[in-house]
Amino acid sequence: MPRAERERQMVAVAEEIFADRGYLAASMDDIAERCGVSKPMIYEYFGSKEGLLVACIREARTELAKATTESVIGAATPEEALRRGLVAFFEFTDTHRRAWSLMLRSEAAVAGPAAAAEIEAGRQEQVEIDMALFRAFLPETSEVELEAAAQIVVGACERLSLWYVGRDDVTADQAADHLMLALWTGLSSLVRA
Amino acid sequence: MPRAERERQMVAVAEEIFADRGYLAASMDDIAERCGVSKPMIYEYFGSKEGLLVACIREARTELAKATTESVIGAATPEEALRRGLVAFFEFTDTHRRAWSLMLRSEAAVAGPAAAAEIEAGRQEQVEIDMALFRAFLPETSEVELEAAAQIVVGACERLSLWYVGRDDVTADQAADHLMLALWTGLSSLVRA
DNA sequence: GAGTCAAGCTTACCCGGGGTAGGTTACTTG
DNA sequence: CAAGTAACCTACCCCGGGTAAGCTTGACTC
Repeated sequence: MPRAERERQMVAVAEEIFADRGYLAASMDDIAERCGVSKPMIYEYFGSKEGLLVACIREARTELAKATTESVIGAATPEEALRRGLVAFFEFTDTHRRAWSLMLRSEAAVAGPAAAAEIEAGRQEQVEIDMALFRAFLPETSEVELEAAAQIVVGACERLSLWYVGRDDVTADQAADHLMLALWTGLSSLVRA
Repeated sequence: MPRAERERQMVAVAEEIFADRGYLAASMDDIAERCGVSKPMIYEYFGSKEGLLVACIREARTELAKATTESVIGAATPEEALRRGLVAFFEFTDTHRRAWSLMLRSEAAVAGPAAAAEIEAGRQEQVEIDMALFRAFLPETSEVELEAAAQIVVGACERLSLWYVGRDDVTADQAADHLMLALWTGLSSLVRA
C-alpha cells in the first residue's frame, strides 16, 4: 500500500481507538495490528505516539474550520452569520463525535506539548474566524473587545456542544437558539420576561 | 510523619510536578523522591498514579467551588450576583494557576476514566451553582433554558480565564466586564453602538 | 518487661508498552 | 540486470507504573 493511503488508514484507525479507549489505554501495537501492519511502520510515518495523535487532531480541526467558515458565506447581518456559524459547529460536533471527542479529551500536556499546541492552535483558529467575522460587521470595536468576545463564543460553544450531544432531546438548532439568546440577546432579557 | 499530613504533602508535591511537566512526563519515582519517601508509600495512600491526580483535582475543585459560592452571598440582583461570581472565578484562576491548569490540562480519558469523571464533576458542580443562582432570580424560566445558560457561562468562563491569565494587560475585573457585556447585555448591543 | 499489633517505611523486583536497530522483499529506473 | 528505494518485518532495549515481602518503631496489653 502506498504511503499516503496507509497514512490515511492509520489516522482513521488511531482516531477510533484513541476516542474509544483514551490515549493512554490505546497501545501502538493494537493500532498497528488493526492496520494489518507492524509497529515500526507507524513510527516511520508519524515519529511517535504523540505524533500520531497530533495528526488525528489536525485532520479534525481542518474539517471543523472548513465547515464553519463555509457556513457563514453570504450572511447579510452579523446575527445571521453568528447563528449560521453556531448551527454548523453543533452539527459538526454531532456528526463527527469521535473527532470532536478527540479534540476535547486529549487536552494539553497530558499527551505531550505537541498535542497541547495542536489543540490550542485549533481553538485559536476558531477564535480568529470569529474575530474576522465580528470585525467585518463591527469596525468600531476595539481589538481586545473583539478577541474577548471571540474567546467567549468559542468557550461557550465547546461546553454547550458537550451538553447537547449528551442529550437526545436537544437539536443543533435548539442549541444554537440557546446560545443566541444568551450571547446575542443577553441573559438580562430573561429578567424582564 | 502521620498519614494525613503525608497525604497533604504528597498532593502538594504532585500538583506542582504534574502542572510543571504534564501528567505523562511526571514519574512517580520523582514525586516520591521529592516527598523524601519511597514509591510504594504513594501507592499505599492513593492506589495509582491516576488516583493521585484525582486527589489533586478534587482539592482544586473544592477550593474553587468554595470561592465562587461564597462570593455571591448577599447579592441583591442577578446582575450583581453574576458579576461577583465571575470576578471571584477569575481571581481564583489567576492566584491558583497551578491548580487551575491541572483542572484544564488533565482532560478526560487521557489520564484515565476516574480523572475524566473528576473533572467533569467539577464542571457540573459549577453548572449547578450557576443554575441555583439563576433559578433563584428567574423562577419563570424552564430548567432546560437554565441549564443551557449555565453551561454557556461555565464554558465562556473557562476559555476566557485561559485568555486573560496569558495577558498581563487584562485584570480579573476587566475580564468580568467583557463577559458581562457579552453574556448579560448581549453582543447585539455592539452593533447598535 | 516480654509479647503483639499496627503504622510508616524500605528494597528489590515484575512486565507492559513506547521506541529502535537492522534486515528483507519487491518494485521502479537507468 | 544492477542499483536504489519504498514498504515492510523480527527482535530487541529500557523506562516507568505497579507490587511482593519484609523491616523498624512506638504504643498498648498482660
